[in-house]
Amino acid sequence: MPKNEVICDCEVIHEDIVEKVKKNMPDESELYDLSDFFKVLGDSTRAKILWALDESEMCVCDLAVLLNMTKSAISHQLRLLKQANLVKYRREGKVVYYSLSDDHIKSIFETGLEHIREK
Amino acid sequence: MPKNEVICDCEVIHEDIVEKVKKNMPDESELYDLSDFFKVLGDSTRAKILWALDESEMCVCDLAVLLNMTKSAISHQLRLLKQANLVKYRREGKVVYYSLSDDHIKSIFETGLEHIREK
DNA sequence: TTGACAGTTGAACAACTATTCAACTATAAT
DNA sequence: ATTATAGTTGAATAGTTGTTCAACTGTCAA
Repeated sequence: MPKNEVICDCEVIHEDIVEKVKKNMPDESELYDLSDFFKVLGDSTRAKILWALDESEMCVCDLAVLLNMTKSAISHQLRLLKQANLVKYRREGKVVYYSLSDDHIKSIFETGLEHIREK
Repeated sequence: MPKNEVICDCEVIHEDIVEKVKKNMPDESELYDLSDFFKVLGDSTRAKILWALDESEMCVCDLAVLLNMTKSAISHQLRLLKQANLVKYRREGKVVYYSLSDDHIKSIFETGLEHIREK
């Protein structure tokens, strides 16, 4: 097994620990997906939308009025939330109603709030 | 109570829902902090660092070798994690050891993984 | 005190992202 | 058909962010 080229200017200090940690780490791709998921939650507009939809199904205009933003801005963010499978929608005439498609979100929010309230 | 200037080009569709949701929403500032917290988790380098530190205390060189990145890049990310109160450190001679300062992280990661594994 | 290595820091750059704007589609009502 | 409103979309812009690079500090050993 040839050593990969190492780009860091380090002597390895604790090879045993590095090896042990490396073994127990999740797949590269899974960690990538995970951080992508948190990236979606990491914007206050999207966080507000998700919080609102957890309370009630809402249409784009409702959300725009609630957050005092344009329909366009809301719609762009809803598209990202849709891509991340966090919201679903149904059409009723001219109106499109959005709602949460996942019930993990609230519990993730709660745990997050615990953290930021702690300190 | 004068109506605030509304920047969206909407008729309100469901005023009752908007009002109800508005009442139950957390403070603007709290939601901002919350999304800032998720923003920190929303980068794969930081997610890897946190995951590694959950396994074991590690020094900067260890992390650099593990993730095949420069000490500088790691150090920059550790600074952000420090600012977010997610990691703490202790110095021992020339070596700085980092470890998790919060035990919510693992459970947030687990819940996040549930979500991305679901679909 | 000099050299070596661990780690930090600030500036710079490239890549990314949230919002705006204008133009568009879809549906309903007259 | 025409008009009006809900919503979507692509391009553009301004702001943000991750990594690199080079210079720096801190600690130890000779």
